[in-house]
Amino acid sequence: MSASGSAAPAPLAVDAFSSGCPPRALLNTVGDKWVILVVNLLGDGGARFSEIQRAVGGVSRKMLVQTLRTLERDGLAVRTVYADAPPRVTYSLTPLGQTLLRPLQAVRTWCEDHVTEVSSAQAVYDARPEYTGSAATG
Amino acid sequence: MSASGSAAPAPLAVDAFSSGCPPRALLNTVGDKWVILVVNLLGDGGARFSEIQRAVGGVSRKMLVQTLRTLERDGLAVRTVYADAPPRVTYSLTPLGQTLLRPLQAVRTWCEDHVTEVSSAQAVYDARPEYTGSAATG
DNA sequence: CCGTATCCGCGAGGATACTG
DNA sequence: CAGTATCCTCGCGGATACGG
Repeated sequence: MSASGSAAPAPLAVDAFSSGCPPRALLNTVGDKWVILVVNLLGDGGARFSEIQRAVGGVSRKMLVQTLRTLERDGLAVRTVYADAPPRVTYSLTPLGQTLLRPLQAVRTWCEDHVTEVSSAQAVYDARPEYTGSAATG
Repeated sequence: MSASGSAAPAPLAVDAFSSGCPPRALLNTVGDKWVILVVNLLGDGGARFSEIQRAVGGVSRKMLVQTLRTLERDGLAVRTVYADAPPRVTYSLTPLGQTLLRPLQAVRTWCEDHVTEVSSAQAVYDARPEYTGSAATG
């Protein structure tokens, strides 16, 4: 409730998140796991909600709705509702969303292309002795 | 776990391209907000821990350590410790990390390039009436 | 200066039930 | 089929203190 008047020190939360040049919020949205997958999927053309859910696999309805809402709100995807029974809703990329498709495809491709190398590196790292006995000379 | 061929029910492994094929964990790592920022930063050359922390801005020591550990473990960055006082540690991209630089730069560039359009779209969406009164006549 | 360990709040996100 | 609302858990991530 409104504890008015108390000299709450207001711990100077000076919006430290926007300190850097690049848009953090957008970066966070664009880098989101489901966003990358869904945008890549929609790159092949429009798809129904259930189709997307099935294609992505492992995504809950809640998360998919949230992801698609974000994409729609950001002007990256359009939502089309058909007044038909049973209800049919399709999603597709906007021109703006298609400009994002290329970068995200590159990221997805990189992951598929280098997952083996990364796994190997992880195995090597995991096999390391945990005692920090080696210091770089020099 | 190597029960091959057994009549395990295995409710049809969702054959979609996203469920099992693409590396979700790697996608999640690569898409991480701090990872994108740090990799982009290291693309300009090696940097000290404190330099990275200052350059990124708003990242806690804990998160930065965690991010750099992940990059090191995945073979994307190398950590160099100088046995000097005061301690000096530098991080730089590996050749593998440099191959990731291009895609992540593209993502970062896209964000900077389209943040205005996205903000506009958000404003438009935010101004919408919340009652869904428009159904597509399809 | 670099890194670890501990505590803890908060919100992401799954499961479920219900509406249109 | 598509979407919402509710509950509840779990771990992300900040704050702090300490070690090397």
